[in-house]
Amino acid sequence: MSERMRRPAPDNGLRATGRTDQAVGDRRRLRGAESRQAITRHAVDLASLEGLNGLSLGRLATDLGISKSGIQTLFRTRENLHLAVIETAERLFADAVVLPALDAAAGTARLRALVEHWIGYAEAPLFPGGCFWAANLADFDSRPGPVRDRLAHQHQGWVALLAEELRQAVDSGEVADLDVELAAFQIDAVLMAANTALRLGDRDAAGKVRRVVGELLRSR
Amino acid sequence: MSERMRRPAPDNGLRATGRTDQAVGDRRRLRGAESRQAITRHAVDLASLEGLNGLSLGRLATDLGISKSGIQTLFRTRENLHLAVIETAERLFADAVVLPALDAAAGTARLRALVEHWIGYAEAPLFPGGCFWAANLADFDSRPGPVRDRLAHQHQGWVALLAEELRQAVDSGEVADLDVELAAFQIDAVLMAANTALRLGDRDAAGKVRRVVGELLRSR
DNA sequence: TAAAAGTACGAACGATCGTACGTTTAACTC
DNA sequence: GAGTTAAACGTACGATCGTTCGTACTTTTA
Repeated sequence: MSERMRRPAPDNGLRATGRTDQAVGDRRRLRGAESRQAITRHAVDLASLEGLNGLSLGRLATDLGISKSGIQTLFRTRENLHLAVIETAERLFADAVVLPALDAAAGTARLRALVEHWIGYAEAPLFPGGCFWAANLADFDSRPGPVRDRLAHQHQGWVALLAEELRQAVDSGEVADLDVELAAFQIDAVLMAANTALRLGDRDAAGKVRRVVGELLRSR
Repeated sequence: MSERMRRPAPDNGLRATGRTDQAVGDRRRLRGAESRQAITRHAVDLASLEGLNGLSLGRLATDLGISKSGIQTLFRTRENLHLAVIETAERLFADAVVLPALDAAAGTARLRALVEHWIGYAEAPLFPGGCFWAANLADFDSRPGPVRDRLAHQHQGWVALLAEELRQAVDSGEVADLDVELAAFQIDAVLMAANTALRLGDRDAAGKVRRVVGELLRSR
């Protein structure tokens, strides 16, 4: 598909780690992997706007100028597509928010970097509908299944990362002792709320995030 | 419709203010108003689970044992149904969370009461899918239109209420001076995050809320 | 009493949904 | 070179979607 696609894959940067997945020697599978990536990359945008549930094979096919059954060949079922889209979103999120923050020293510096990159990610927006996770966690949190599990797993990992940096900050004495789990929960909550506020036109959402985080990291 | 409905309206308490709307003398319109209420009451449950977008006239009709076109008669369009469902959700939320908290004295007492009733509302759950607003604000925050406007308006009112009680608490010296707008934003953020956490099985979500609010209201 | 208004229904519409199936073409394996 | 595998397509399916329309019935209005 990828070579024939009338709209041959946007290539909007961020290709990042450049995963080629299995069977790198086989040019058929490689072509398939590229097609999958092009499809999921666009699907992430749609899903941040309309949610994973708002995705439809027909819409995706029309947007990309390919056939609906071509998508079906690559993902078999709708749920498989959802899981692949989540995987791509995880990679984009890691590349845009997590990886760049690893340059900063562990502790408060990295935590502030994470928050700043998150703000950029939610404001830019890399995803036109705002935070992919905020849009879809709320959709799927009441629908048991592998999609919810994957979303929950990513979210849990993100909060754990925040907690880890907080723990580092406490251990090194950068901030006074605090409940790192609770503080991580708070920061994540404020980020999610800021994403919503941004969608609704609040121009000061980023400022609110910075004030809350600043307050939490204040050595007291 | 209401008199003929095979499943004649669940009547699960909370009828509350018992609105009869317009033309109380006209028994035709009264019948319509009752049918509208029965329909929106059930739709609120569905929408807290699947989102307003997950609502379908066919599903609603089947669940309630009425005809699809009967619903169409009463709401004309799907968007009108959405707006009516939001109105019902507002009433249910007010009756379950806001009104009972008005018994408490303005300030920290009322704020704690609001939070406790909110926890009960999210845990019970009055709405099987959890917080109606959390589920739908995330869905519609990127889709301009009257539905988003109504959801945003309700949310704004809720945060303003929190801020009002905080202001009262500050003015009366119950708590040290703080940024009431920011604190209200924070509390709302934590409540929304707790709702998600509850859906994902976190047994300590309520505890986290209480600890954060307790910290904020700590006179320092 | 006749006309008008409102509720509720059944039937049908065009559209779109996810999926299944068979075919064609390219690439790899034996 | 023969056979297999994978991508991509076109077609078709059953289901459901929101909406339109005509009709029956009840209640209010004139």
